[in-house]
Amino acid sequence: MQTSDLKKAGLKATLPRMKILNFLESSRVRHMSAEEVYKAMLEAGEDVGLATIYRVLTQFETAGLVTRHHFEEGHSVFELNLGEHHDHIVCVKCGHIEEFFDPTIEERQHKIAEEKGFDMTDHALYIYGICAQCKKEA
Amino acid sequence: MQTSDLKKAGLKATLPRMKILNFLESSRVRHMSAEEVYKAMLEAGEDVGLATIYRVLTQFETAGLVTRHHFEEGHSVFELNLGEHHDHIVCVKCGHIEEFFDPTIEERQHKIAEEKGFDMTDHALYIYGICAQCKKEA
DNA sequence: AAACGGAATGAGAATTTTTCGCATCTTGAG
DNA sequence: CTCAAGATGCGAAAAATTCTCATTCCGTTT
Ligand SMILES: [Mn+2]
Ligand SMILES: [Mn+2]
Ligand SMILES: [Zn+2]
Ligand SMILES: [Zn+2]
Repeated sequence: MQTSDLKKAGLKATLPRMKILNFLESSRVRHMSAEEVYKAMLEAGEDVGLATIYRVLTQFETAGLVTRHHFEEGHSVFELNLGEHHDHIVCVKCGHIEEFFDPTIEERQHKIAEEKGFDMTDHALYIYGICAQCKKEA
Repeated sequence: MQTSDLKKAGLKATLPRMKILNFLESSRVRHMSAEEVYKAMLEAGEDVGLATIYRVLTQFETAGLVTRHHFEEGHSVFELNLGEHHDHIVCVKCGHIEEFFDPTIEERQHKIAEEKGFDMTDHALYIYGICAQCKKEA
């Protein structure tokens, strides 16, 4: 969390933006809605307006600092971009999320976009199911 | 569009449900939001309340008659289930959607769910990009 | 270090999407 | 045909997100 990270992303290094970036970097929870970020920051004593959370997360997304996900819950979920792209498998019972990367799938996706004449800009793969834990408890 | 289709799905064959199912079956547009279904039906002289559209589409989804998609627009998009499962490639410029099915990807998904200890219930793959048409117009 | 201009923030209002509550109307069983 | 359970419509309410605009902050220039 350096002001330079924001500068590099073409964003002014403002206090709210620093706080949000810091929070995301230090949070053990990797996938959070804007509302969740807002509340968690409040509890941590970092008071940033909800509208600003929304604005900044969207700016971070545009700058490539975070990824926005559209799971089945009907609201956006954000994740700080560390390292490389990955996809998600989500438990529909408890919300537990695991990440994975499959080169074969990635390659097929590029091939399909090409075949269809698209310039691929992005892609998202979500697998839904019941996690091992929830299966046991059933 | 038979009352039997609804009965089979465990739903009473009510007039609004019949109208909505008919509309979906006869619509040239395959992927529509609740609002779009509502407006299109109004124009077609079939007046069904918006709340009912939402309720019925959700019931149809539960019954397996339609699929609900979560594209990047922030609202649900519905599609009548004809034949078999498929995934989508969406143009981020014009909204054009093409469908595809890739056995290799499907198989890898099952494998991944298995490896992670999940009982897979569903999955969604969205590829985003610029379609051939929009590339030309750029 | 003070000043300035443009950009960012906060708070609440406003939008957008979806759900709820309840009085009224239908459907399907008997 | 009658009746109860269930469905619909409408407007109110929720939930998620964006917008407005007065105030504040950041970065650059004196
Ligand atoms: Mn992730
Ligand atoms: Mn489709
Ligand atoms: Zn679980
Ligand atoms: Zn296009």
